[in-house]
Amino acid sequence: MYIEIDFNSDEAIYNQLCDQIIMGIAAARLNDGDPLPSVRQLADDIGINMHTVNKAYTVLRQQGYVKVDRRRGAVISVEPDKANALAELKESLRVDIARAFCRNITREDVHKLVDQIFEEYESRKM
Amino acid sequence: MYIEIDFNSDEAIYNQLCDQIIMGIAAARLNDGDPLPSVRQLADDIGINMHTVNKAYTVLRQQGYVKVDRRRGAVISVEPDKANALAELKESLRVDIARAFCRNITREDVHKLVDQIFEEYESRKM
DNA sequence: CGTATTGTTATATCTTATATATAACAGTTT
DNA sequence: AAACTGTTATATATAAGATATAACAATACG
Repeated sequence: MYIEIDFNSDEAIYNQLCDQIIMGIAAARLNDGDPLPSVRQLADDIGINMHTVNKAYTVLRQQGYVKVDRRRGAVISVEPDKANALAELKESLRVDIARAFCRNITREDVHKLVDQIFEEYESRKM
Repeated sequence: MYIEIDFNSDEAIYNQLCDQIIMGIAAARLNDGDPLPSVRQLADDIGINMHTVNKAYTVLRQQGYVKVDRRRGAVISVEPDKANALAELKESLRVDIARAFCRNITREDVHKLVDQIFEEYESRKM
């Protein structure tokens, strides 16, 4: 688990953790069935509190990225919920693209960025 | 000024305000040189505190969407900072697309969304 | 069986962020 | 002169985030 936390960020630690794990799944560094470190171990590795990791795992479970097996601990398990995910993505893109649009970033610029990021995830070189 | 605030959202009110004003600029409902309502007036209209509006205006100024003229108050004034905006957009897209990618949303799906949103802003029908 | 580890829950505490409330100030505008 | 502008200062209340300690039931392992 390569996790990088920016302690000076305005993003909550547990949120950064969620993001990194989700990007890890997208980049196929984490695959369905893979176990996550125990909350205590990951907390120790990063140097944060156990409950902060636990909160991240809880959110990931609620959002359908992780299931908890009593025997194996937290395990990657992505629930495909494409319709809902599309709606959420659109809401997020509305704001991001508004900011970009104000700065004269073009539709083609955004398409290029999207392609770049998809290639990063598809080539699994994160 | 048509501002909609969701008081049950986990997004801070001042942040929702910033987002809505930025989307208003993108949709050309607000144009360079247009004055924003006074902090007291907008606060009254929405039913929130003056300082919450003031914080939003301060953030918008720091991010280069607004300038303050002693004579005219807060005025829309977008600083084009394309390079920086591109970098920020990419960081934001990385997380959004990771979530989408996990849910089997394709590159083409994202391109369609991007086009839809650009058309919304370009047609100025927000 | 006994020990260690798992996720989970429960308190408690501390810091920071958010929002509100009053008040005041200097500079415009009318 | 009166009304308005953004801004600043101070104070307060609530919520969010992070940490600390402790305990519990279930599982894994020797």
